Amino acid sequence: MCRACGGGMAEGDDLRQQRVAKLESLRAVGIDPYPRRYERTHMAAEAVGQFEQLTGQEVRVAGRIVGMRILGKATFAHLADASGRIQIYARQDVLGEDKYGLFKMLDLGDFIGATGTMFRTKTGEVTVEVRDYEFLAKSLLPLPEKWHGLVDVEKRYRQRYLDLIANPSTRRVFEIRSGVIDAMRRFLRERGFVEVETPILQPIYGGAAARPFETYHQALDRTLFLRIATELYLKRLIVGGFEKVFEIGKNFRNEGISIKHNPEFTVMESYEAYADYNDVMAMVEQMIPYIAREVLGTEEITFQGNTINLSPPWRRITVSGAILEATGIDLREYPTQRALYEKMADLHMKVGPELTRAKLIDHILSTYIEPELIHPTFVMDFPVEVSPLAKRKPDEPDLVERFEGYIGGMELANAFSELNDPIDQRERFVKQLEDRAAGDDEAHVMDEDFIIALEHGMPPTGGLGIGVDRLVMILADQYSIREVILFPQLRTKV
RNA sequence: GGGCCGUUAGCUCAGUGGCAGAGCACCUGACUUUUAAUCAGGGUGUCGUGAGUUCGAUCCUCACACGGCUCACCA
Repeated sequence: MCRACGGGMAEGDDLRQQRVAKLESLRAVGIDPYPRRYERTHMAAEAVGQFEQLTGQEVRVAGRIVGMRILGKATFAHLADASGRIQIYARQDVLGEDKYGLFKMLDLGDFIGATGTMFRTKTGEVTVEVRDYEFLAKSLLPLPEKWHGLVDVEKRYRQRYLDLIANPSTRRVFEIRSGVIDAMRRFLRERGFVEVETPILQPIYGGAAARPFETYHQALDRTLFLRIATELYLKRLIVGGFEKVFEIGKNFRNEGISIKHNPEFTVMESYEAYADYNDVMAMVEQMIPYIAREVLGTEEITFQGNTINLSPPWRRITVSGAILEATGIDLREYPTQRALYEKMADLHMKVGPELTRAKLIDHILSTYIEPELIHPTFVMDFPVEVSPLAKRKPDEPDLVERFEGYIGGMELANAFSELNDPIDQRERFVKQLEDRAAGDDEAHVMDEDFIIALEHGMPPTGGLGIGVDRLVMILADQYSIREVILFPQLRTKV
């Protein structure tokens, strides 16, 4: 039942057989259906755009046949290349009976190269009148239908190439994605950040609260983990004297798949010495509008029906302020886990009594506040228990200098003044180990090597992580993360 | 992992406890300026898979697979 691999009773077998027969008849008359190269003079869009200068001149274009209208001894076809489409016109009296006969046998999906002169048809379309043409690649399987395109979501993801052929909007999304990463890199490099690469295979995973993927190295006979974050390696580089570093790459988390989560996802993390989280906030509210301007030409975007202005300054609220505003709960009046839990139970919030106070706060945030954060907002000052890598606020040691950046109800950025006190860091890890022992299998693990790095001294540092996939969702106005990942994770078909 | 919904031709979709349907695609024929070309003909199918109920199942029941949404968790 495997189709693309060409076995037995394949889908469209009859259609495929017809095309294989055409392929064989091409070979029978000495034509190579899969030649090496083709030299073109113009892309489709160029040729159409430069028609005035090119009228009557000969051009060479190449592409996939996406439409054919055979009118007896003359045929119109549309050729698609990466730039767009161009119409070509073939006539029997120009090509001769044999070559024209083969032209009529072309199938939708075949690639050809055509040489001919530019003219305008009587309905006004710029067209190449074919003097000669070459087969460039025969296609054996039919393309999706031309009116409705390809709709079946599963097929769109599993056979993304069909989606890209049939739905121009899909290609646009991934052009935006490429532009976003390009602009982000340019922004950081212009500010003196150095791009680095750190290990994906790690003996100890860290930098986030998440379950890792586990793998095994034969020669070393040891378990390795796919990274869940780049954080701890990048901070080692700050210890080593790099003052501004960043990395763009995949993280891997062994968690459920949802509209906002893919097990592998792209993150940009940056670290800047001598900066704190206020400096990082200022950078984020410059960077995101910069990217939007570079890629979309505007700082005002539409996301799921909302018009969102990305220009600075962004709204800044504290965790406690946001909770007071959204739920009326003043955290200062409920300083203990028990008090807060009882208040939340009174308000009919669905939480269990076993959650820590920090997790209760987290629940209020994610349930009542985050979905409302449509316009760019920094939520600041988180409980220390959920932020084991962030520096405490000097006046409120139960809180840390940390912020999350939200747009469109989604967390896009997470940043803090990095904890550089190795003794405090060790205590935080120990606390995480206690949480782990108590059943929290996403708690951080101890990283002695990282603490040794900190003990050699790390300057004050502002760190940042940005979910690149989600940023692309916002800028390309896509509802699901699968729409911005070319090959999203799906269950394997047997 | 739980709940709900879905899976019918290459694609997009209708439909029924009693011979399986449409549009496009495809095949045959006509056609030398078409544009979703047109005209005349042709249905190309394991109705997701496997059991069960039934005289008879694509339809009803159960299990499974895959997908979507949603809940939980995270970025």
